Amino acid sequence: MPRWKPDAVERLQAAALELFDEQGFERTTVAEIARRAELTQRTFFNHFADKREVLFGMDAELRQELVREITAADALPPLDAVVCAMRVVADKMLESRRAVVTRRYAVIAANPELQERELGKNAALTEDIAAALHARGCDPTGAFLAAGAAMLAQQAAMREWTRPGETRTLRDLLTEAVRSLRTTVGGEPAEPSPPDSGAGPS
Amino acid sequence: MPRWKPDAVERLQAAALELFDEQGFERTTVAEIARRAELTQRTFFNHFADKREVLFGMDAELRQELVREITAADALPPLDAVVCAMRVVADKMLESRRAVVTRRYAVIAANPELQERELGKNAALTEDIAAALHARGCDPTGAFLAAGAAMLAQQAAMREWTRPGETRTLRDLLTEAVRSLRTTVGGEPAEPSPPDSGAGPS
DNA sequence: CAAGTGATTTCAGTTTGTGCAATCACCGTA
DNA sequence: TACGGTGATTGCACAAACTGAAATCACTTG
Repeated sequence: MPRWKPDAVERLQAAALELFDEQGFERTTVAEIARRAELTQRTFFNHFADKREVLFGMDAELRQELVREITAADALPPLDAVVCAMRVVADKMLESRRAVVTRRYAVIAANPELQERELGKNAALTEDIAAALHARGCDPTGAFLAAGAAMLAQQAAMREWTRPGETRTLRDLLTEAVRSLRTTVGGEPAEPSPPDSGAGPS
Repeated sequence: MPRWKPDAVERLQAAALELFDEQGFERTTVAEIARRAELTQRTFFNHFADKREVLFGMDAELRQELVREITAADALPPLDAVVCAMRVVADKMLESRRAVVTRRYAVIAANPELQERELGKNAALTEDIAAALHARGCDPTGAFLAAGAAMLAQQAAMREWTRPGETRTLRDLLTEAVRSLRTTVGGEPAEPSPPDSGAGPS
C-alpha cells in the first residue's frame, strides 16, 4: 500500500479550481484547498510558489511547444511564423480542452490578482517568442513587436473563443484576429511627421 | 502648529522609491517605508491598497489625460488617434521627468511582482483606450487591437527611452516604434497589397 | 464654544509564504 | 533478509502582508 495517495499536484489543482469557482479566489484559503485535496498547507507551498500559481500549470509545456514550432517555421516572415506556430498549438493543446480552459479563464477574469499573474505569464511568453525570432535574425525591437502583435491577436481570439455561445475554432478566430490586426495597423494614410503638437481641434 | 507633517502620500512614495532603489523591493518592509516617512504601517495601508501600489501613483491622471486627447483627435483613424494622444502625453507629462521615470522603471524592472503590477496597469489603460475608441464607432475587437498595438509601440519606445545612453525624445522613439510596427505587421509577402504610399519596405 | 470631521495611530487578528527538522514508505544493494 | 539512501509529506515556528475596530486630537464649522 502506497504511503500517499498519488497525483498530489493534480489534486491540488482540481481542488483549487473548484473552490475558486465556487466561492471566489479571495474567499478561498490555501489551507482550505489543501484540506480538500487531503494534504496540508505546507505541501501546497512545496508544489506552488504562491497561491495563484496553482492555476498556471500547463504554461511551461505550452511555451516549450510554441517556441519549437516557431523555430521550425523558418521560411515564413516573423509574424506569420509565430501565428502559424500558434495555430498548431491551438489545435494540438487547446481545442480539445475547451471546457476546462474556458472555466479557468472565467475564474481568472473574475479576480484582478489572477489577471495580473496571467499578464505576467503572457509577457514571459512574449519574451520567449521574441528571443526565438531574434535567434532567427530579427533585430530585437522588431522581434519584440512581432511577438507582441501575435500575442495581441491571440488574446483577441481567446476572448471570442471563451464566449458562452461561441462555436468557431480557436484556429479560425486567430486567423480572423490577425486579419483584423493587419487592417487596423497596416492600412492607414498617416503622415509620419506632423509639424508639431498635431493638427488637433480645440 | 499643524497636528501632522503635510504631504503624507508624497513622503511615503519618496521613501518607498528610495528604499526599493537602495535594497530592493522584497528586502524592504512596509514598516520600514512608514518609519522613514515618519508614519506608521497602518497609515501606509490607509493610502495604498498594497505594498506595490505605492509606486503607481500618477497612473490615474495620465490615463485621464490620454483618454481626453484621444476623444479630441476625432478626425484621425483609430491607431493614429491613440499614437497622437500618446505623443502629447509624452511631451506634457513624461519628457520633463525623464530621470525620475527612468529610476522608477529600473526599480520595476528589477522585481517580478512589480512587473506584474505594471502589466496590470497597462492592461487597464489598454481597456480605457479601447473604450474611448469604441465610443467613437470602432467595433470592440478593432478597438482592442488598435489600443493594444498602440500600447505595444509605447512599450517598445519606453524600453529605448529609459536606456542609459539614450538621448532621443520619447515622442521620436514612439514615432519610430510605430513605423517599425507598421512594417512588421503590415508588410508581409503572404499577401502583398501596398496600393498606396509607394515606399515599400524590402 | 460645542460638535463634527478626518488623518493618523494602536491593537488584535487572519492569511500568505519560508526555513528547518522529522517522518516513513519505497528502492537498490549486499 | 537487512540496511542505508531517497524523496514526498508533515509539524512547528516565524516574518511579513494586510484588515477591522476603536481611540486620539488638531482643525473646521455653525
